[in-house]
Amino acid sequence: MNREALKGHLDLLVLSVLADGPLHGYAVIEQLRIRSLDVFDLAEGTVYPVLHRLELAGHLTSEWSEVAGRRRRSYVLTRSGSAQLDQQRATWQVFASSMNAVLVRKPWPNTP
Amino acid sequence: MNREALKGHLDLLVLSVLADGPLHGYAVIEQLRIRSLDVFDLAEGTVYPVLHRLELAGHLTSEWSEVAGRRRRSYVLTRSGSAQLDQQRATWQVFASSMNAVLVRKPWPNTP
DNA sequence: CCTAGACACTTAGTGCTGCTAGGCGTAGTA
DNA sequence: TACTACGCCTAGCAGCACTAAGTGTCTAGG
Repeated sequence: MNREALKGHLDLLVLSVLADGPLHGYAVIEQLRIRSLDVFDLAEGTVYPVLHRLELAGHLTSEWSEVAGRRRRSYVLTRSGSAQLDQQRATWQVFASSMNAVLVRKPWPNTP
Repeated sequence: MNREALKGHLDLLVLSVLADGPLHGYAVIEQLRIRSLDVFDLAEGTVYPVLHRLELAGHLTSEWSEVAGRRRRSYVLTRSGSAQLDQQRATWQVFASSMNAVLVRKPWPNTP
């Protein structure tokens, strides 16, 4: 996997897993790994700053809790975050289909 | 379109249009715009450095010519470039399908 | 008891890459 | 004459994912 491939798509991934219910950071990482079948195996230092950024932008809300002696910070999608998700989903689809359109192998022009 | 979305995928796009025949830089830009239905409307300063980098890596060969008083530099895919294209195609498919796998909306667990 | 590893969070700094912005030059057209 | 399309080039910028290092809890194994 290209080391730059995720650039510009990470927010979408994080918003997407949070759309199915609140999760704490570590669980977000886990979900991304599971759902992508180990393709997206992200470092904590990659994901946590994203969560902070999304919260700062108002797309997430966080809440501290303690489970089995370990403190957790759980994130919930806001209305704004949900809208952002919809928009980024659409953007992704445009991007992906454009990529595929370019990738289609065109035959050489038939010059008789 | 996200301004970072292309990161890590641009080489693939350029290699892909060149796989269908030699093109000069300006024509590469044009092809990308046409095939993507105006989604990829790249600046010259974006594409030319990519061509130079790919040539330096041995994936392309270039040749100068003059057409209607204007000098052109046409690029041809090398065998190495063709292999690179195949590999990057595969990488893209893994990436795209992983993205889509994460984007699938999972229903909330049914807790009665 | 002590160590290793999973769990859980944080953040300063780095590196890569696409993009901006500016430059050069020709040909056609209004 | 000036503007646009064609055609090329590159130094520097910006923004993002990632590295690396830190803190701390809990459990399992030797």
